[in-house]
Amino acid sequence: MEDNTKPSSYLDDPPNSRLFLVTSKSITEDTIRDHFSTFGEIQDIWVVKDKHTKESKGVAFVKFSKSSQACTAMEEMHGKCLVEGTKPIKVFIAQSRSSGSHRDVEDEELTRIFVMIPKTFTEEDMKETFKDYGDIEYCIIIKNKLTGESKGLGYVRFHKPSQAAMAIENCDKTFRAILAEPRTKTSTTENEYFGNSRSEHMANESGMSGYPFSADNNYTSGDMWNSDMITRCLMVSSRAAITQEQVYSLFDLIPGMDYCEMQRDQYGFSKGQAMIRYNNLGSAVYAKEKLNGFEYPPGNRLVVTYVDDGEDRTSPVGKMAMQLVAAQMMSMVWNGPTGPQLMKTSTGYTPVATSQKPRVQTDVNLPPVKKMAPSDSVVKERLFVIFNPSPLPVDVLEDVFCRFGSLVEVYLVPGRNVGYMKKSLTNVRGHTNIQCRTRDLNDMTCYMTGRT
DNA sequence: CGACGGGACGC
DNA sequence: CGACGGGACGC
Repeated sequence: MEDNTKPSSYLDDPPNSRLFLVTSKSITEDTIRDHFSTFGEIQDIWVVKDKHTKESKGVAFVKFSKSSQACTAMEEMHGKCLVEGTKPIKVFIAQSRSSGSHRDVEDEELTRIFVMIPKTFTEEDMKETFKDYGDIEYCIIIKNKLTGESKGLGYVRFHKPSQAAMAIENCDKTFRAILAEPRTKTSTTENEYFGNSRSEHMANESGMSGYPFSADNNYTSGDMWNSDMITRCLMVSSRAAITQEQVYSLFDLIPGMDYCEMQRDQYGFSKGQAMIRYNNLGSAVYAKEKLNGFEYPPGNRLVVTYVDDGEDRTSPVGKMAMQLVAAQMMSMVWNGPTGPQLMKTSTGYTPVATSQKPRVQTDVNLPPVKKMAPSDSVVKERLFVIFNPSPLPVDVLEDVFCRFGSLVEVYLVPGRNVGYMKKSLTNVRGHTNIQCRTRDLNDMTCYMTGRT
């Protein structure tokens, strides 16, 4: 219901380009113009007067064409006397007309900008980039707290509002600089990925504190890499940068994972290795078999090895028995009479008879088919999917992705190997958390993208 | 490799 | 303490 067509709507455009002055009843529009026109193009001056008596209320609004002009005028003119003998004036950035608030806008809200930066940017790079616009108090890059990698977003705090405004107006548009929202307002723009719930989950289910390995153990010493060993614990190594969420998502495709943690050096940097533990041997064997040498992301070969978990692997006979069990299980998984679908039971995983014959066989444990959402549902989330070598048929994709609920539509970008799975509900999930490889070697790499 | 359009901080 | 007019509206 905002009437942006009204000529008055320009008063908030651009944001923070209008000043609120507390002067004296005797100060006129002309006096204000005399003092403020040096700071930039004044679009409007309005001295507030009583409707009936026409007497000035001692306040005024000054609209500049740019926020930086308004900010500079505020910084220069606040506390000055416009006329000999009158009280010093107060100057604030005016609240936007739509806000309805009359609270003073504080410098705190006007000196910090929020920018999108290349993931490779350091805080020094940011300083170097934004110092052209004024004195920088600090630069902060938002990083993934688990891996330390940049999220490509950052804050720059300047000393003066005019400097932040200059940065917003004049920096390269690719930074998409805007004023940062004050931090105390706990923003809820983005769901936190499942890293949080995972931590809780693991703390509950596997008792991380009691786990024999901790981050400061040295896994690379001793005979812990004995390749004969079969355990529930796996180590995955990656040359390319890979996040904990990615590792988690990948190994969580095999049911039964109860622990997954990136190994870090003493500075908290990822070492390109992660530890995974399953709650049963079969899952670990299966995971190693399926994911060792797996390209993730494509082109990056993962190496998966067993890690000594301190459990009994006493006699060679016992080891053979375990291998036999594992082999049997894998055989069931892959050659079971009803296909690759698995169902979790208290003792492990058994093939499940499904009435419908799946058109696509995956190496992941798919949930049962669910009804699609009505096709006119509002799309709340899209899953971006990359296919290799070529897209799967739409009906197959519907069969696969409806199982995760609220699927509205499968959309394949014409002529491209990419598509979107549109969903009417949002999952609390992160990025890049599915990669499934179908039996016919069609790869699908799925990335969560932003909400619509 | 890849489309599109983005967005948020450990008190 | 100190907060929201007047004017006229464009493919």
